[in-house]
Amino acid sequence: MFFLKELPSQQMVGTYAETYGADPAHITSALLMMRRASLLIRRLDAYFAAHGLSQLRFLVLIVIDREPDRQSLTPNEIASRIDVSKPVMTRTLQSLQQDGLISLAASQTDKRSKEAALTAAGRQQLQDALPGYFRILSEEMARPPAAGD
Amino acid sequence: MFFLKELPSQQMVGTYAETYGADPAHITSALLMMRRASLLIRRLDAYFAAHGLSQLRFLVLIVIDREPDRQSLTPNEIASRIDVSKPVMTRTLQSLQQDGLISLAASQTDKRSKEAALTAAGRQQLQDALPGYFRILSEEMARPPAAGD
DNA sequence: CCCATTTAGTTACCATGATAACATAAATGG
DNA sequence: CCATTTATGTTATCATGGTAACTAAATGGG
Repeated sequence: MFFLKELPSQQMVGTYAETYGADPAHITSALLMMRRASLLIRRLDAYFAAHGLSQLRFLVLIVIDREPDRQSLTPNEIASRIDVSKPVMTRTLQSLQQDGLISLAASQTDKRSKEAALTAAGRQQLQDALPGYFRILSEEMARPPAAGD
Repeated sequence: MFFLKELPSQQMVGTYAETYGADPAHITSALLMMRRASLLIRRLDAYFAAHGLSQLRFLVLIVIDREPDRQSLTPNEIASRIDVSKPVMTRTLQSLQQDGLISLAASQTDKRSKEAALTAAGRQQLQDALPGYFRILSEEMARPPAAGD
């Protein structure tokens, strides 16, 4: 997350950039992008929390759901589609299972592995969360690049 | 942070968006922005870690340093310039003090409050970190919007 | 002036990201 | 074919974000 409420002034960026041979316009747009993305992610986090989810829990559900021709994925396959560490994936899948949103079954073919599938409740939760998710993304990008907020 | 390695296909976004009455172009650009910002923030975090800092520790140093006409700020003033909760500010200032990058003195005028000022080491650390910080921002924005990376 | 409210900072606890080190199973190759 | 290497998932621990509830000091209306 990027937190600075007021971005450095053009003047300050210009001074620094000149000193260090960087492009002030690039720096300003990078800072703007980070601030805008941070605010959007924060808004999404609040939205997901209100739905008993989180960014990562939501993405796990999506990734299982959108897999063509298969009803389940292994933790490793899910982790390879989402850029997250293995222990975080373990923990997240366990919590999704506890909440009844996915099932975790031992793999038939590889005794080390598991198969994660959406439950009816998980599929429902995903359907419930999707409209608001897309609405928030769409709304945020429709707004002007944002000054102070 | 936003983690999906492969963004939803244009087709999938289009289907969802149509269903929910959102603008597919906005959704795609929001997802791209979040992914790009997340990668940039991750790169910055690694850079700061290598300098014994973090995003937040760095921002605290900057905010104190760039304050005109004053050598110190109260924790509350710093928190008001950086969008972070009070307990996190408390913890961060204590760790910066332990590492000798700032000094924390009791306020003369308000016995509840403190005054945080940069030490020579803190000012030096900031100067050391700034060039690479601006270089990373500049480089990242010079690259094309990124496909898979 | 004094009690109620507000404000500053802290403590305790939780959420969610990371790495390192491990057990177990699968794969490989001499 | 068995020994070594590789792969999967887990545990333990840390980092760094949050909220709720607390203490102590400042403020302010009756």
